Amino acid sequence: MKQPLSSTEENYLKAIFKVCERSDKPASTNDVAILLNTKAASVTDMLKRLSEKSLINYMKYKGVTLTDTGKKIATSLIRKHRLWEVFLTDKLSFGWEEVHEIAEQLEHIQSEELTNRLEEFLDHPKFDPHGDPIPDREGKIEYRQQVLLADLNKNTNSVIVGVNEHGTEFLQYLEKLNLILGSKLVVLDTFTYDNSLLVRVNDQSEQTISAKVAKNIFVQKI
Amino acid sequence: MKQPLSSTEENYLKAIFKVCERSDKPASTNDVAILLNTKAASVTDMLKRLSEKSLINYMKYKGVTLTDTGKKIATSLIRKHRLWEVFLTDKLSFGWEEVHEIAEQLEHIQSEELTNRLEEFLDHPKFDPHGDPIPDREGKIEYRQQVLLADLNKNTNSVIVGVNEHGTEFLQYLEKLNLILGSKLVVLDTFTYDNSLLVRVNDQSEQTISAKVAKNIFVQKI
DNA sequence: AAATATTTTTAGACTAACCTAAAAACACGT
DNA sequence: ACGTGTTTTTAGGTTAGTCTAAAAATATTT
Repeated sequence: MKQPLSSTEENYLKAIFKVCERSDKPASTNDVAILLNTKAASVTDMLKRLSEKSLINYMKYKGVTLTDTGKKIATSLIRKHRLWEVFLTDKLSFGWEEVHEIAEQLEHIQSEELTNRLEEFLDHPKFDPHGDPIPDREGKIEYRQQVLLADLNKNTNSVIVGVNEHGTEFLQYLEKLNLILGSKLVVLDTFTYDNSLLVRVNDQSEQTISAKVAKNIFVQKI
Repeated sequence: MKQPLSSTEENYLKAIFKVCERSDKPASTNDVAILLNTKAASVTDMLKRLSEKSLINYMKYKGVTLTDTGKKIATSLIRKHRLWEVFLTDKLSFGWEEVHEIAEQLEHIQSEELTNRLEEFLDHPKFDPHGDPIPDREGKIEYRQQVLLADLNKNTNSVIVGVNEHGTEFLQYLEKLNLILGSKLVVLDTFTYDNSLLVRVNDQSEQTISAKVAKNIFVQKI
């Protein structure tokens, strides 16, 4: 009865989890469709099947949330994804902009034992290469306290701890700007004209950062 | 035009490769069906599709062989499979009887770059944990010269270099018998009654080995 | 509260991968 | 070379996952 899920089913669970992650509100059919780059009709179809398997709570027109079982599976996928990302960067020296796509495939490998041994091999990392927390074996996620760079007050010392977007282009761009995890940042000035920021990076260079970029960088005050 | 193959298609190519590997004769529909644990009708179905994609040479009732493209893909799969097996045993300390199943999934991960970096990380291994040779980037396989233990002459010194079966039960059993890769073997006597052998292992213990087991162990004379 | 716009679901169709049962092709012993 | 038995293919059906177009439900605007 407990036959493993297809990659597709797993991706739906992950998508629903992501939509619900912070908001607590149920995910709408459209939210899921957009995230999975598919059509609403296909989503409705799948929601029926997942509901049948008691992985989601679904009521027509009312949106969808994960059941405990569904949540367990979703966090396990995220756990695997992030652990593999650490493996790819730390052991195989991939760049942080290259790992997402490969981890997207690796997360579907079925073997609890493999995941746990991988975690051990990597020395129980707490965060992935983008600064996202890695769920533990029970699926618990320790969310770090963090703010968007765009919301940081002037003259507050901070460090980059994460990003809000995982696209290759964005991450490559960040690297070129010397904005990587651990970089020290202080906002020196803000320009209301286009909401760009003047920042000092690592106590050295000063540079301006566009509003769009600032909205995709997480920092922690120090 | 060059969209990636499905796992299923890949598995068919691998199966055809395995059937043809030594014999040179084309693989029959049934051979493939048995190896993939499926029905002949399903195989015929798939053969048509793979032929359409120029991955196999197929003529009704005449059997099937791989085209150069098909061969390239098949060996790449085997390469990935065996490299992952090395990773699992050497880095994550899995037993040789546990790795096949997991590698069966990992071999479908698409990324040339990943495969090559993995190979590097593992220090360019030449053989997998069962003693099978790992194809190089071009798909070339260096077959080692080896004979079945069952065919070894009496009083010839030899070492175990491979196995002819990868099932969990068999490999666990071998380990219990202290018959692992590198074990030194001499056949002291053969019993025509049931074709079992009396062997000395590692210059120490003497034990008998059934014909069935002897047919699944590869040794090299020394 | 009615009219309009948006979202969601249904209906119906497609493809890949499988199956069973029946027909066709082949292989072989006499 | 002829009938018999095996192998292979065809025919037709199933399921998962997708789609488009149309219908139904919900949301918004006036």
